[in-house]
Amino acid sequence: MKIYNTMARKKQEFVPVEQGKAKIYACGPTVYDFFHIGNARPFIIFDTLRRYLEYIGYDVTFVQNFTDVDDKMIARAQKEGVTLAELGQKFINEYYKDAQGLGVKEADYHPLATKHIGDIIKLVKRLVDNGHAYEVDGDVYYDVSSFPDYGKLSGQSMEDLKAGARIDVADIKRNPEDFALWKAAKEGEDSWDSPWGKGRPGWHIECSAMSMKYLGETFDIHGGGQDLVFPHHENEIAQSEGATGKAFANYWMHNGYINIDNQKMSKSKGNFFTVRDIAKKYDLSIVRFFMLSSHYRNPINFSEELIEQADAAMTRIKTCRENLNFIMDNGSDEKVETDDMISRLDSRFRQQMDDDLNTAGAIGAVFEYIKEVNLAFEDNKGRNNAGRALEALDSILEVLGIELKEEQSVPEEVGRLAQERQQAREEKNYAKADELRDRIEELGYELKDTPEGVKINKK
RNA sequence: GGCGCCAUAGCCAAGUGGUAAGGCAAGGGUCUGCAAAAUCCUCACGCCCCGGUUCAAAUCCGGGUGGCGCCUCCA
Repeated sequence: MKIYNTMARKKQEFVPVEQGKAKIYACGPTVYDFFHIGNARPFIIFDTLRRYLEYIGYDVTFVQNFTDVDDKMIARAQKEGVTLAELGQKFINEYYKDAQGLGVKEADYHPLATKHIGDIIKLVKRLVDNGHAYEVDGDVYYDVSSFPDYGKLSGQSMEDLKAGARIDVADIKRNPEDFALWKAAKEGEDSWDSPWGKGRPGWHIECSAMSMKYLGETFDIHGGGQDLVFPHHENEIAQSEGATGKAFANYWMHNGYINIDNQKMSKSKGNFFTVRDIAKKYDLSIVRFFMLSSHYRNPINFSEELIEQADAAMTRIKTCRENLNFIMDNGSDEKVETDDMISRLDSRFRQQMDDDLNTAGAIGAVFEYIKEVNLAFEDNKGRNNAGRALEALDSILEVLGIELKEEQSVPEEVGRLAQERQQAREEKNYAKADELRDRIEELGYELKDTPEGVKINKK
């Protein structure tokens, strides 16, 4: 498999540290609020990466953290009048609800920063001891000038960063670019004991500490949104490699943004949709399908119209499955040769996914397969082969994490009216049948007379 | 100012040297009491513009134009 490595700025063949194993760390959410669909993208992408690596035979260890202590958490907890722990627990639970809807499986580890204070302190101490960090009045800063490779991920030299001049220069740090590893406690904030007094970890250090704890000092893939390249991931590299002297992550993967009207969606801009809100109107599996419909590194514009398009596209997959299911029970015995179709699906799918997780191309391969299936099983033939064809489709959908929800049950009254209509049709009393259909539509349901029988859908 | 990304049909979107995947929409056929659904077929002589390299370019190089991002919390 080839992966676009931000560090190398090109696609590279994936060679794991340990043969047959893939160790992945993805930056997770700060649990101070419901997450928005911009946040959802990396969750879906790295979940898909994990599923695919498993599909092609890797033993995957996947870690995604929860940031449960930082300025935003503290501010929100104070505003809500709850403890930091209560706020964190609440939104961790909400994360799992939304993630489940999006088909995002639980990681092998979901470490919390506040449960790893000891590991964090140990790492900070290591950096202080070897000269990469220094303490000032209970704060500990990373001395960026001590790490010559600083800037290698984002492709910026120290001079460039200085020229940026958007950093507060007038403070106690040695270099304006130095960042906090440990922050001295302020009055009323949650804090932990440390060699530098009471305080709390900086944002970047938790990811270094927790990724290395669960995956080792050098692991395979580190992922996150493009906006984390600088400074978050740059700082993680400085911290981790500064401490260990070894390479940190071998492959850096960064997903593109979700845009609204071509503008980046973000909480600070206020132009965001939470996953929770979208779930009120659409099945979240549509959101996943929509995201996987374009390459993970490209920006996606989000709109309801595009979600509707994705929904319509999914219907095609759903119908194909329903048709195959029908044929399994009711089809004719005429044989349909499926081996070639299935192996074409698998090889096309792998070809696309092996090319830097090209899920858009992979979905194209699924639709090509569906067309072949529709033609091969024409006129409901192939009862004994439909099961295999369906199984092959489902195994690919499983790797993509696309779940096709069964139709929900309809109210009793609607079902009764539909039955009455069916009887009227059999008696060729079409006027009555149409009248009953109208009444059903007034109740918000629509009827389809398919060869497989009458289908009732919510409008 | 520094670093970087993007531009493919009405909409979405693959494709990084060999003659434009796929989906939605649209048009036509089949099926159906009708309708809807389903299904099949059709649908870019051209990939923002101008130069260049090459037997061959959407794909490589140079120059434009337009859009976006990072350099500050952010997925």
